[in-house]
Amino acid sequence: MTIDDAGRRPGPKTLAEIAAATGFSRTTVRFVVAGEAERHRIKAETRARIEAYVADHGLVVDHTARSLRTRRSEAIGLVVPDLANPFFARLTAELEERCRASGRVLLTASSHEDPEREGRAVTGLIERGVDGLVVAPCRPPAAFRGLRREGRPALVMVDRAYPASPWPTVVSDNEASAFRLTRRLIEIVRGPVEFFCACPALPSIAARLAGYRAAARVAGVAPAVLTTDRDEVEAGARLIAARLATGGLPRAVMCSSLMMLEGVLGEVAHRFKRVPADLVVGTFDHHPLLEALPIRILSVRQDEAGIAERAFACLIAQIDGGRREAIGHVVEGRLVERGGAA
Amino acid sequence: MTIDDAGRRPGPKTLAEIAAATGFSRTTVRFVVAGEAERHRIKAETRARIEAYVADHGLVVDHTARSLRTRRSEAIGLVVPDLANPFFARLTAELEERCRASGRVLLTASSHEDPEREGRAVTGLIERGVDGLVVAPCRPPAAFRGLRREGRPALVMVDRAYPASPWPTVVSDNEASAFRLTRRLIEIVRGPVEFFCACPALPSIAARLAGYRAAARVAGVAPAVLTTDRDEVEAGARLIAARLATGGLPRAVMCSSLMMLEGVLGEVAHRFKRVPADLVVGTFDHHPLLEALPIRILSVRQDEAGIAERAFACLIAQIDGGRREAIGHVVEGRLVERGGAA
DNA sequence: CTGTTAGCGCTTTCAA
DNA sequence: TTGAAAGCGCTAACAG
Repeated sequence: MTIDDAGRRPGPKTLAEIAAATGFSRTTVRFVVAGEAERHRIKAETRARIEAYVADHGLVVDHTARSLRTRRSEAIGLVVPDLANPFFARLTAELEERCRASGRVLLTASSHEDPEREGRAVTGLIERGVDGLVVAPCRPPAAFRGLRREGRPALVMVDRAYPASPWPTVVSDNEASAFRLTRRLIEIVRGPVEFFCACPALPSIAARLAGYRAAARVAGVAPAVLTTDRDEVEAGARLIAARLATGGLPRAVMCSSLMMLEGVLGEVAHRFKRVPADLVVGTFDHHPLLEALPIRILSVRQDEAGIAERAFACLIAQIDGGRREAIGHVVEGRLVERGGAA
Repeated sequence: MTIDDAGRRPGPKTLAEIAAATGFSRTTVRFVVAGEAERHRIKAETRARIEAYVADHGLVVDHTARSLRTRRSEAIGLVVPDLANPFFARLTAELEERCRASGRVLLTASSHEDPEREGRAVTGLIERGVDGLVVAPCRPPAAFRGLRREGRPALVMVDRAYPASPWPTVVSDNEASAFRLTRRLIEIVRGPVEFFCACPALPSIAARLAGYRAAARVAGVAPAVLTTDRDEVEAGARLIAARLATGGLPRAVMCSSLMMLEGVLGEVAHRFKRVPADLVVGTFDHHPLLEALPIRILSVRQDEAGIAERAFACLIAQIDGGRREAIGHVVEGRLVERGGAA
């Protein structure tokens, strides 16, 4: 990049500017910069002159104009409840990676579990012309009907499988892994496990709840479920505080999310000065700090990369192939067991 | 939204389609849907007819076409090292929130600390016509020269203040808060503090290092710095493992990031079966799980919302006002002290 | 009060 | 092997 005589840095050029500067037509320039010089048998010297100019001045193709013409934006939209939530942050990062690798960009938006905001986010992204949309929906599938024009953009749901959803949906094996987790916890403490559960109305959580109940039934122990509407650290703290008011510390607790777990453990540590070493906890999602805790921890680690991979594949299949992939996709979580001087 | 006789759902309409269907011109329709009916004194009946049609069929304005014409995209780009890193995830969420509130969308990209990828991310976003760009750069400011055309897009740096950067830069008060953190740690253990430091070449980390050294000097204790090139959990684990090979556990450790801390604590817990209760640790950034640990923890909590707010304000000032704000912006971190049966 | 027109920068088709 | 022209859906300026 050179600096012109006036000392100004002209900045990258548009196709038209390059055409004007080099004296060739826009078409010729475009063939060269699009790497189609061979195919159109552009004269070597012409090509060299154009390439030299581009190398010198830079080039920025206006994707906005291109999109308008081609009806393709090479952009994918993502709507999640909260970008700062570690699970969704990982999912976002994994999706962004796949977008980048395929020359696309990712547009992100948070719904904060608010149906209205989710709706506005979705329309906003559609207005921006995204080719595909990945949503972790807080509304049932019906809300997404009639939003699209002629099947565009492609639509894939993640994390939450509403019953009878017409859209391809990629989720973790919530019920099965909750079952495994609960069974193992019961096995360890040889007794009941209390489930601290946020947002039981969400499909993913409902599945975990079902897995928990099934495992309790199979093991012949009584289920004990404490629920709250907000998946927040403070809600978890309030839940265990209320529980402690009615009796001693449970032997084993299971949490529907890391958020819950943080609230529960924080409150317990606060009450008892430290987390009792014989407490056994189970949770969904993992965090490295869990391994520094002096207690036995089992966690179901969701496969964010796997979910992103599948969701992205579904999206591309719809976009490129026009075909709608299978509706249900389940990505397995992994149960990891750590610690426990037990 | 009605469903037509054929049972097809027609989907939202463009301005032209609405104009054709209602028999008015595009301009008239646009005035109505843009809420400028009053201003242009559109006849009440005309307005009612158009609004009824829109209510019935839906409307989606093509932002792509609008952008091409107005040379404004109402989009902001964000480039960070890693979207999954909790600090950047929070920053992203906070920025997205401000974008949404002002009718903009956020485009995200990760650089993975790779200069080349950062470059491609930035050009990619510029090609998409973003009005503004927020970057947590892994390259010195010179790399960003000559990328823009006529001062667009607006550019703001966050998290990393390279010396003599010509761009507005918003960072935490790394040096000052590292100084306070170190001083307090020394005060508690009445002795030296060992600093486990990742990526000392980054400006933000260099500042923390400087604050640490200054506090050690003032207190008259010897600084002890262990560095690594990657800010990863595993790197922290390796660092403390190497350190433990040469002697006993330090009385106080300080970490340049949560990632380092997780590695250090994980390894210590692994070695000693549990984290010794008399270990005192200091770190940057906070996590709720820290409060469940049986040790004394001091952490400098960065103000992601504050950083996002300042960065966004700088951006808007450049975009709307054309004026370049002041270059240096420092957002204060808060030192929080927790636990410590000590 | 409403309509017409001329582009934004690109891709696409056709022509030379 | 290169060029010219049309048009994507919108906005903005002007004309009635």
